Amino acid sequence: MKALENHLPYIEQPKILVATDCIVFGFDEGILKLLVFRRRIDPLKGEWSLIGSFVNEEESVPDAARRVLLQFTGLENIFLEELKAYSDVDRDSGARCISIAQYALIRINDYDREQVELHGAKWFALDDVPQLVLDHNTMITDALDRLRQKTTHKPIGFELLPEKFTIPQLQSLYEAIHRTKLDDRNFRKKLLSFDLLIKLDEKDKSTSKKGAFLYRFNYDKYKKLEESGFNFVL
Amino acid sequence: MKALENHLPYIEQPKILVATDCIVFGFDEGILKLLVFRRRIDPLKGEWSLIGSFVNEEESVPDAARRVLLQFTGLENIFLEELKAYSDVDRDSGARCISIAQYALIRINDYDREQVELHGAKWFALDDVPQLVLDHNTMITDALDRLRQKTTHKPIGFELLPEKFTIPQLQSLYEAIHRTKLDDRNFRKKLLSFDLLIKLDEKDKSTSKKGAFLYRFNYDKYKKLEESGFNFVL
DNA sequence: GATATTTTAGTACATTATACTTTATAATGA
DNA sequence: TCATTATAAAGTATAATGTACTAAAATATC
Repeated sequence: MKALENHLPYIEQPKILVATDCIVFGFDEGILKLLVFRRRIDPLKGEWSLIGSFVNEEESVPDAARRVLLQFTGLENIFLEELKAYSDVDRDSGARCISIAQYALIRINDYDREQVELHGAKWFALDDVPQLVLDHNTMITDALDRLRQKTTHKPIGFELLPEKFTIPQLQSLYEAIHRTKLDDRNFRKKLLSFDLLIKLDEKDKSTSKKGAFLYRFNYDKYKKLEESGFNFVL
Repeated sequence: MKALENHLPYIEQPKILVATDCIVFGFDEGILKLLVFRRRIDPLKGEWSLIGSFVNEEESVPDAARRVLLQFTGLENIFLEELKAYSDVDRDSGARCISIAQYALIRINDYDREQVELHGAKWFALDDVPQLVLDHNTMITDALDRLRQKTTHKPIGFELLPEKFTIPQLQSLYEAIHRTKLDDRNFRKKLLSFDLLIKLDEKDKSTSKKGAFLYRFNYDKYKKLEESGFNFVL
């Protein structure tokens, strides 16, 4: 650590490589999954890595992340939120480079499968994620912690499900994220008590004999409630 | 947004100025305060600004922030946590520059007053913070939101109080942060129910006739409880 | 048509939060 | 000296919420 104050003008300040890496979560058949790909540049070319990019002069960090997500999945308007900056001096053997990690939630059936394969990307179940380059496995651990924290306080889990979903589906998502078994009856009761789900007339019969009613999350109502101080806690 | 993937080697990637700005909270006489200073470099030289610095090649972002805090307050081992990155392309009129903001909590009587004045820094009550350069006022708003969120879920408020503090003091801190009036009796009851405060034999008589008992936060016990899944909620 | 499986409704009890009453302590001033 | 006053601290009663569990409804499959 330097003890002297820095009064140099902008022009004489050190410039650094800035990257962004995306921890992309998906939920498929009751399993939480992550999107990773084979790195295309040296060093560590060909190794598994989070998808990411260097940040260009003319774009913000979230813009860079959205660019990457569009490239790899063909999707726009994805839930995306900053995780944190990774800035250890020796974190990247290629050069001094900081990465501002972002996590994204996508509806796993909406993305463009061809586009994903074209870029050498692949979905891994959370438990099967291989060794990744640099500090990317740490990023995943941190992102998962954040996801757990965030899903209990904000209704963002819906971003991982289809627009129309059943209550058992939502429950299995929460169980996958938090690695717990929840009581069906209490989960349902609490969820419905918010009065934020719109019950549809359709049923989903893909997973059971009886079939479960489909619901839709009432974003408009939630926005209003949130503004007036309402707190979602699941 | 570019639609093409970027396969260029590190050496051809764009480098960017990286700064860190510190939102420094203090608590004094029942009032939440922020440390700001007169900026020393152009553009906007002489304007009020958060304390901060560019990040050097050979230091991490938190290291840069700790360097700045040491310069301005003479303090080490301060509570410091990343807020978020500010990366809008035009956020700084001087150059393309991203800032990774950090918020810090300090015990306002411990810092070196001379050092603060030497650097043209000054404490402002939250409500009296002047117009700051760039997006620094936004950073404060965001940091305050984070502080509110964080203090209800983690026992970090203590970082703003002396080692020995009274329950009414802690309450007034929470009231200042959350801008609410809390019920004395229920606040005390809930707080003590965690059994995380060590009651001392001393009393603080500076604010009342009767005098209130001093307490010390039991960090060791909290660490253990936290590891075994305990959740602090105030 | 009985059986198995899953969804859905409901209920009883324990825990926690909230609103409020009372007592304790000690400086102050008549 | 003794009531007055301000604040701290302990307690209590009720409402709200969470937790554990019983039971019924729906329907594909045997």
